[in-house]
Amino acid sequence: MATGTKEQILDAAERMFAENGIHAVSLRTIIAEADVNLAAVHYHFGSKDALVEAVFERRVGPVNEARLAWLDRLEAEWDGAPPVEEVLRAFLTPAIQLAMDSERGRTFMKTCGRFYTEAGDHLQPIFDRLFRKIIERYVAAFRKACPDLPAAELLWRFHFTVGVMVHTLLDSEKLRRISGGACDPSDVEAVVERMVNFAAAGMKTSPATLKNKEQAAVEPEGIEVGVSA
Amino acid sequence: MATGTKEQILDAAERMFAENGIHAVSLRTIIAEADVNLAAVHYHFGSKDALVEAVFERRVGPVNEARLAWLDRLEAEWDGAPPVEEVLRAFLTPAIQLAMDSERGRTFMKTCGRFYTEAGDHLQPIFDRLFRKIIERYVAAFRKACPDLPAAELLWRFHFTVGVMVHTLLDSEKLRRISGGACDPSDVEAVVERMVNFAAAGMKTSPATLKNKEQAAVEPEGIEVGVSA
DNA sequence: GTATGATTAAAACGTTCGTTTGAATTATCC
DNA sequence: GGATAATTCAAACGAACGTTTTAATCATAC
Repeated sequence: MATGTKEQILDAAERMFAENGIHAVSLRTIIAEADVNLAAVHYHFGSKDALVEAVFERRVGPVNEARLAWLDRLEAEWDGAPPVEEVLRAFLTPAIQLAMDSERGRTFMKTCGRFYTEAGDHLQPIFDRLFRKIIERYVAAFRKACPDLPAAELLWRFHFTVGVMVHTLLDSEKLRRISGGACDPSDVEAVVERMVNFAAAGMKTSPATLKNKEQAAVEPEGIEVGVSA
Repeated sequence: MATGTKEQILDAAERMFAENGIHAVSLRTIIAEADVNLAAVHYHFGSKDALVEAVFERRVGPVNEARLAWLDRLEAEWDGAPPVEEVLRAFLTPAIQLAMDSERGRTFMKTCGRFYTEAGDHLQPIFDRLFRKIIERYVAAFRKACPDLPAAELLWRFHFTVGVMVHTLLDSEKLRRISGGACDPSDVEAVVERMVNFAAAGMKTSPATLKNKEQAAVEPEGIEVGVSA
């Protein structure tokens, strides 16, 4: 893979971020892994922060486009209201599938999990920009698939589903170790089906009857799905 | 809380770790927040790594003891085989409850999520030591609660449940923002019930029949994630 | 009061960080 | 083939890092 310097840096950074986290990896570690000069990072990207953004956007863009295209196809096929399992599959598969095709993809999905958990400071606006549309479209799709669910409950369950996904992307090697190899995170198709199965059941179950909390007072319409602050 | 220097350092570190991640926070930031001398950290803890461990263990210990005690009570009450909802509640509540009682607890749960996701390098053995028993006991309990589930499937679902928990602990403020305030992560009792509800449904659903994929309604088209421009 | 141990204070240690510089090298075009 | 831009290189920058050192302070015993 004798690509250009820029791609070598992106690849190396992606790999190191996945293994050690973003803040823990120095530019010198990256350029040593990429076998390029230190100044090349600033020449091609401008700063470390800009490199982090570039690593993120290079792969998240296509994944989210695939998610949207898949949802388009689903809504065309199901008259605008595909069942929750299909919506879940459309949401989860592009991310997990990226992890299947190549070692490089698998690496990035861990990096993506890092972004998701470490994106406290300056990555937040970038994150919002990249995911705003995804959230809008998929929340709407889930709402149609689960019309009886209070809006807040639906958002919570979507949030839980994201948790299932992120944790699976980030930490499934731990599961392999705990299970003594019985759970194989690399069989991505099976993993997706397990996740769809699990999350769909959680999505479809009737809301918990909270004893004396009047939580059901949330009307299904009052939720604004504005992402940016 | 005009406690001793040691606790001041632990408190400040916990707070900063939660906000910015572990690797991103320097000792000088911590001691400035704690209003103590820099050398006090090494005097009381020995190193930054040791401080990180101390922050972690101070609160994880009691949480996991509460989990085990709760499970003991459950098994005594249900003749050794409590239903899955009860097991989930026992597993989730001590962690989430810590987040309810105080701002300090809420802060730590974010820190705990940081540990869980950033614990790649040297925290791994500590993590294993602290959670080994929890995993053993709870996997056994889930197994009794879901006797028809294949062992690997059960582990996957436990893994998913942990993902729901970790993501909720780490990132629920994002949900509050997205929902425009309709989802309130500080109402911990309601959050736990939602999580129990969601995860129990996922735990109890029948395993997915991994059918041949040509039955799938929509064929996924390959996602282009090429690296070369 | 003084001696002794525990704790805090201030300063500096060497290292590594992200970044910048300016020359050397390579590619591109007329 | 020489001019010009693009890229790479080695070296250094100041700042911040974790850590160590040495002295000053505090508490508590005799």
